[in-house]
Amino acid sequence: MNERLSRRRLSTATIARFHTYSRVLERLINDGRRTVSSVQLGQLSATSAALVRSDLFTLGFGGTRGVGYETGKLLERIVEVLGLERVREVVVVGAGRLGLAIASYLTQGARGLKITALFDIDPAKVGTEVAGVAIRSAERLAGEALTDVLAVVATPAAAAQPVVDQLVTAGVRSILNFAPTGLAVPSDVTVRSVDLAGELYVLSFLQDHHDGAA
Amino acid sequence: MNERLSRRRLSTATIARFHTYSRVLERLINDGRRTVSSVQLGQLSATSAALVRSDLFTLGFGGTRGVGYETGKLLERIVEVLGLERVREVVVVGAGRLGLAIASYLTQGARGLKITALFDIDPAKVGTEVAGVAIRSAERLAGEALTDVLAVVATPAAAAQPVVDQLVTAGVRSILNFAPTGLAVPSDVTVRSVDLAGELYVLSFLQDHHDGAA
DNA sequence: GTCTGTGAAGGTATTCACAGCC
DNA sequence: GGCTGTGAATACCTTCACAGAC
Repeated sequence: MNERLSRRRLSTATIARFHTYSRVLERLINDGRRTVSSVQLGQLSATSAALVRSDLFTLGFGGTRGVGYETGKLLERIVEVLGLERVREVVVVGAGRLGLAIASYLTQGARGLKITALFDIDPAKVGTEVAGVAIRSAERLAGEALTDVLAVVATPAAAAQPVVDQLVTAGVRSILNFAPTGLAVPSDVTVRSVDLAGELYVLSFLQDHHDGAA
Repeated sequence: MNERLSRRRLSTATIARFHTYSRVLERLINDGRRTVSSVQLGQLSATSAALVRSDLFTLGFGGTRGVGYETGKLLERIVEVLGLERVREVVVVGAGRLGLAIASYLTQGARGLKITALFDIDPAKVGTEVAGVAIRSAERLAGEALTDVLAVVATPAAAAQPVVDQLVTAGVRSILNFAPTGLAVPSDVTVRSVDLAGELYVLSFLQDHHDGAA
């Protein structure tokens, strides 16, 4: 049915955009909107209309010329393709400020993502509970059975690599890293890194060189 | 002197990498390393050796064949090009968990970035102080003089656009957005968005389709 | 006239490959 | 032998442009 999709693997950039579209669509549907044009969807998603059309085309989802795309059907399709209906377990390593913020952020806002464990090495924290999630000792991390979960690493840079090694041993295949350091992992493990300070340095540089771009 | 650099504008991806290199180099220098090869620097920075060479080539910084790059000199050059020696003021809007986490994260770890203000609409929070930074009311945001500062938006999605409008009025040119929503800004304002949940959804998708890549 | 469908084109980032130097 | 220097090649992502449908 969706040959185009199966033939071509979705790029991470595309996946991220689909997710954005899904949120925009939810809002539109809430507002009672039944259709949306590529121009509108582009504006609300901070991308271009051409890219929206191209994305939906890749998805194999057709709109109606002169009208636009059906919001309800489109959302359904995106949810199906991204697997957003399924609940995914997430563990967070590092119960410092950042780790806790991420954990609470995810427990409230993110449908389909469920924090099931928090790990920390600080004995003072282990055993306490945050937002209904117990903090466990990071000592025995490698011994946990963490297949099929997503792991968030929010430790200091120096601790990140050992933690990641243990996570991999425990069966983790997907890691979101907030520690400002490169991580070595086997080729079947995916790491995405978010560098908070780095983002600001980029902005800082662009501002200095004020980048006349558009 | 550095014709190559001035001729070609650095892309944001390159800037981010340079920043990563700088951190890696600091660590290496601390460890007493005087030279580093592109292969090593690539591993420590989670990129490829070819890309490291290409980056440093773009920078106009030469190494020694058979030996590598001089860590000290290279760091100096990167710091100079990125302007890392200068202190940049940062304001954070939204003193919820995420905003506070970011603020504290930046006050401790990030050299050259200085949080000068926190804003929130919650009257209960306004007036209190966090890590030496007073929380101010977000009501009068548009009236502040925020030229030349970087702004971090860590509000709920619904509040983000109004906040951004006010920041722009206040003179902000560079915004790091954590609210999961697209933002409309004048073309001379730069917005970079970090979507925490979005990153996890991407990982989730990749894991499901376990992406045989590499 | 509005808006999608879709291939072609453009631009950019990254990798290859290998010559040249230490 | 190890490693950089560097253009060529590749892959990827995004935009253009315009024909076709409502």
